[in-house]
Amino acid sequence: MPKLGMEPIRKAALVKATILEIGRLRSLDVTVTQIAKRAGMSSALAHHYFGSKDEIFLAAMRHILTIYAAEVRGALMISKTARGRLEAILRMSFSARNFYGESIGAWLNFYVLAQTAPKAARLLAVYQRRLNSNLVHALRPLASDRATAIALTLGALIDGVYLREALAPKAPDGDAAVTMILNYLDLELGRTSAPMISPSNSFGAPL
Amino acid sequence: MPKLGMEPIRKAALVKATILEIGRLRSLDVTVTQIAKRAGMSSALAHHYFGSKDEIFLAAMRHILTIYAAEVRGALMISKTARGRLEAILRMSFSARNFYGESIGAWLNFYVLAQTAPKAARLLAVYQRRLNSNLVHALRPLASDRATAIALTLGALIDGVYLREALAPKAPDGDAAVTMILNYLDLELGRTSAPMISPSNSFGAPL
Amino acid sequence: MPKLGMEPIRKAALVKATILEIGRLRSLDVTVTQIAKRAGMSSALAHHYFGSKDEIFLAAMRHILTIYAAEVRGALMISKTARGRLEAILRMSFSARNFYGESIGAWLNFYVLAQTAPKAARLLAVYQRRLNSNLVHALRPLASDRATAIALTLGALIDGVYLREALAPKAPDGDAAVTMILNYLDLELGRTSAPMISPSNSFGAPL
Amino acid sequence: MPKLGMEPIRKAALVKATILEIGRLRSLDVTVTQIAKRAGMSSALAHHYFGSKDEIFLAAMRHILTIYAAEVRGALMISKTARGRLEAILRMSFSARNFYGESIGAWLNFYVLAQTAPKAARLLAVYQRRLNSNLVHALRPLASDRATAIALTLGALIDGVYLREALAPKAPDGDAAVTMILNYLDLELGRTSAPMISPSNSFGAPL
DNA sequence: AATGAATGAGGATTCATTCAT
DNA sequence: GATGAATGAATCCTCATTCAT
Repeated sequence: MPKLGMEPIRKAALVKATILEIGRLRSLDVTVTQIAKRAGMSSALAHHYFGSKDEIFLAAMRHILTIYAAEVRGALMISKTARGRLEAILRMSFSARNFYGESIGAWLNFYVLAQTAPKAARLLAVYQRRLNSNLVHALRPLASDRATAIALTLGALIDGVYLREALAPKAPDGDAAVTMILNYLDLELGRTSAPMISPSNSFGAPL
Repeated sequence: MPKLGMEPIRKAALVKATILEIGRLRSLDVTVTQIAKRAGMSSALAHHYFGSKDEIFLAAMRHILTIYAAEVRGALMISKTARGRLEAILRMSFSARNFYGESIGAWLNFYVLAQTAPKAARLLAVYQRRLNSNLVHALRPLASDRATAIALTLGALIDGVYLREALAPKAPDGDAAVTMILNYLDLELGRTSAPMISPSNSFGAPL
Repeated sequence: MPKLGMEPIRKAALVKATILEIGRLRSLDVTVTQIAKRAGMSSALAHHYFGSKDEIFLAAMRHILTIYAAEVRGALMISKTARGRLEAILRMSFSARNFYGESIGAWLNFYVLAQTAPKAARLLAVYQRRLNSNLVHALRPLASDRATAIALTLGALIDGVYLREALAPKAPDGDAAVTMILNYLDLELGRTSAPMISPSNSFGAPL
Repeated sequence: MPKLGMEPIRKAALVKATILEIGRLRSLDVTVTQIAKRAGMSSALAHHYFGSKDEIFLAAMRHILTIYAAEVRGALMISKTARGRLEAILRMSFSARNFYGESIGAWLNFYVLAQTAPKAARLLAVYQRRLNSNLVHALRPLASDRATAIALTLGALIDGVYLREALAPKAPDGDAAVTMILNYLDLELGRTSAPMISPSNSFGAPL
């Protein structure tokens, strides 16, 4: 009955299950047994493939980041104008991370993980730098001298909006998020911005 | 050593120790024993005074939020102009929460706690609403029709910048944070903003 | 403020509280703190007066047994006929132990205590022997040669009925209990017994 | 050592160990660790199989009651006469419960457990009702109108005698117990009973 | 390849008991 | 006389991890 080439299948199932469980419980307090059960195998097998719980978490985080990066890259290729590229990055930031539905809940918890696990922190840093440079590149033609500063603000804004989406009891609204951030962007670029529709039931308070 | 009136002293020590330990470990995985030891007592005594670990966490969170709210309130009283009030809120958001040094590390973890613990979520919601109304009130005279929308963006920006401060390996720089957000504010209010100095070693990537 | 002669008052309050709490919880898992609180004092004071939890339990048990014995003795003095004395013993067995209301619940638990604590066992044995001799004495004039055997059965019957009363969810019914046992007694003594009224909702199953 | 199909073996070992330990200590204050150690495994494994201490207790109680019921049922099948059936029930009540030797000590403690734990109480009630109906059925042909009343007294007598056996320091004497109860039964049924031999060292005192 | 079996280490919580005031 | 303060020792329970099959 032993099948060949099960390793990638099992690993993928575990990664997916990890994201789902963390998202569902909205906490890193997920047991290996829970993850394995959801992935349809024993916890012993999970250890067999990953060696430790930390490695499972790391793989799950890596997976989320990889997909995110891939989607941003894809969107950038299509967009031809500078502003189109910026919009693409924004849009991906609020859609790509939902590929599993619950992954929005997993994201914040990976941030927490990055606080403690150096490997996770390094992983995060790589992607953060890469995406920052994406923003700067896209901004350069539009606001050469202020590109860095605007990129910084844009990044913070994305994080902040995303954080609120992750914590709000209501269903996430990606479009509203993008509209809000584009409003800021256009302000910086000197365009007249379309009046923003403020979503109801949103907290406007600081973190 | 037993004296009278130790309860408030012990409780305060435990709250302080909780914030310090969460900040130090950058994780909610802090044991009662660790907290109690840092507070200079046995874990049994910690339970005696708080009843459960959850209550200890809650008390610590309540403490941070109370101090934060108090400082904002204080700053608002002094400021006479609308813009001064906005600036005060921003400034407090990046200074008050550091009163213990490590409290910046505890903050994000309390956010995680709020995802799971209803009591913590309620606590957070109260403060978020209160501060959002502060922002809206201050904005009303300056941009009556867009006050709500701007408050929303400001709130997200504060959260985002704070999140990055909490996660960055470098020492937090409150002034730079405030400057960045004021730049956005002045843009919205139609003023010319002073060119912002971009802090080094900052990630500009989305969450 | 220190009052004189508090010792007997405090001790009595603790004994009473112990019986009430054991009866209320229907278990020996009563904490000294619970007992002390119900007795209106600190647990430290309870220890001061009794030295240990075991001693508190013992004192409570001693108290119940003392009252029981006293009531039986009193009833025996009044009754002039042999059968009257037997009936008195029975009646006391189902009324005296209720002096506190909840004491019926404490009784079974003291039996359990007697299984473990030698002092408690000795206490119990003394009273059991004394009361057995009461039964035998009362029976001697009525059934000289079978007095011992009948006393044995009577004792077991009393215990059994009492046990069921203690465990039944319904309110204890002392009269029915006495009637049932008198029925047996009269059978042994050759009298015609009055038809017994069978209480509803009673289990007739063995222990 | 790990083999397949250990679960029933481990569970049985734990149930047996529970009865032995409760019997040995004559108290419900048995730790899971003690039980597990006597069953030859870690306390973690005990929890793995039963989930909680309560479930372990319940399983042990269920086991005793199941065996008891089975033995009574078996004995009833063999007996052809009504009186034979009654005698069988009595005899089983004083032998079946000794299958493990110490189980007699566990029995009383399960009664205490039933005072507090609803599940245990329900368990007990089921068996009590079932056995009461056994008694009534067997009595009907012999004393139709008084069957219920006699069953009640018989039940109480069984409980009482059993309780004394459980508490007495001497070795339990099942034959004497049965003889004593049969004496009552024959009295009720109008037979002449053989003179009973009174066991030495027995308390004839009420509970 | 896969898993049931098994456990050591640790964590929250409780409680009898002691002590200084 | 009285108590708040304080703790060590236990207890139940969980979980990542290992191992034999």
